Amino acid sequence: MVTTRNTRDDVVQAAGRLFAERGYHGTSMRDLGSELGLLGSSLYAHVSSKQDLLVDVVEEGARLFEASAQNALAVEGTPGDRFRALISGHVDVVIDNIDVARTFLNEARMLDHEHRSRVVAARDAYEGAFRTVIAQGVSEGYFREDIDPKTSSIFVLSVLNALERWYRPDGPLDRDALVDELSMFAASALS
Amino acid sequence: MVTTRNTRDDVVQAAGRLFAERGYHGTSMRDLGSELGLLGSSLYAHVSSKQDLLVDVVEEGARLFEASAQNALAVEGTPGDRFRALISGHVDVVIDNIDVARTFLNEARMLDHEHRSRVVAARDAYEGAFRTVIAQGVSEGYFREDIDPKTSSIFVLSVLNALERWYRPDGPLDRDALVDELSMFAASALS
DNA sequence: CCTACCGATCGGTAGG
DNA sequence: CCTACCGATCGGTAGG
Repeated sequence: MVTTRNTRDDVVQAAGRLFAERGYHGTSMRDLGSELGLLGSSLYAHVSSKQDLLVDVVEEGARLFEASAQNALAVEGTPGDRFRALISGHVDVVIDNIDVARTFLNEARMLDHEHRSRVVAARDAYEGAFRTVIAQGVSEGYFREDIDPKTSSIFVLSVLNALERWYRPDGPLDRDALVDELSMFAASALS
Repeated sequence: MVTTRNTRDDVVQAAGRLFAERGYHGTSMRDLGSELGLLGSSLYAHVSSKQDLLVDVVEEGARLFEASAQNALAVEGTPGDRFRALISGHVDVVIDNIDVARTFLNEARMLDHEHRSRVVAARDAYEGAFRTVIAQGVSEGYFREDIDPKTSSIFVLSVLNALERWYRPDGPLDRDALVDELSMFAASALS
């Protein structure tokens, strides 16, 4: 077995793992180094600061969620179809990139003001996709008339974001079952 | 205006505030001291370690949620009444003790193994109250027959726990509106 | 990626 | 609650 040199991507990925598990401030550069089999100081051959790593992980999360939303918004068919696509895409992002998703959701507030603002904007845009689809669903009669898209999008996203907290790859619900259960729950809540 | 000496409770309360805002590892004893107008080292007249403060805040959170659940379970009437009492109690705990709730929900994992186990047990018991009431609702016909109390309790708690992330005292929804919206959403999801 | 560091900050203590 | 510290650890750098 050959031990290969680490790439910048390896470092970012390991950072995501530790940031997700212990938090940004709970992870030292030495922790991260030993996770990769090297010294903390050696990491600076790949990145110029610890904050840089957080930025990289969080912005990857932002990109993944944004891509999922764009994809769902482009789905032709009923608002119900797009709503399910939003949920399905969200589940995929979380279970396929659990560390990135957890860091995005829990550690973005540790970013400096500038970067945090951009993440907040990305988050607002993502929530906007849900609001849009829910509003379409209301006006086309798929959802109840008294549904407020703004409040409802927060509630639906609450259920989806919490996945990060309890999802286990070896749990009783696989991807499809998860999407089914979540779609049923959320759609019922709005119908 | 007289400046009074701080009590242990003042220290624990300020710790909750900073732990909620910056995280446990993002808060230093010197940060906490200056929040109270004293030196970091002076805090050791009130507490014996930083971990102790986290234990105090998190266990207060556990007590508050447990008391709320006990209260809701004792409500006579329909399962729907008890379900609403669970939601109403949860909202009260969160908005009246936002820092404690946030620390309980986000920083408990920073506890040492022993204390964390106790918190996990408290959390399981709290979720159990939701499971029980939902199961009652299913068997008495208040909720759909195909509802799984285990999965549903996680979903409902996801929505409630997320309150910590977006609730603002000066937001458009006051306590009663919040309870109404959340009860409607959750009850619809299960009906 | 390592060696050999740096100044700053950390949680915490002794003694008053 | 302060003064005066302690050893450990932090993020990061220079030079190879």
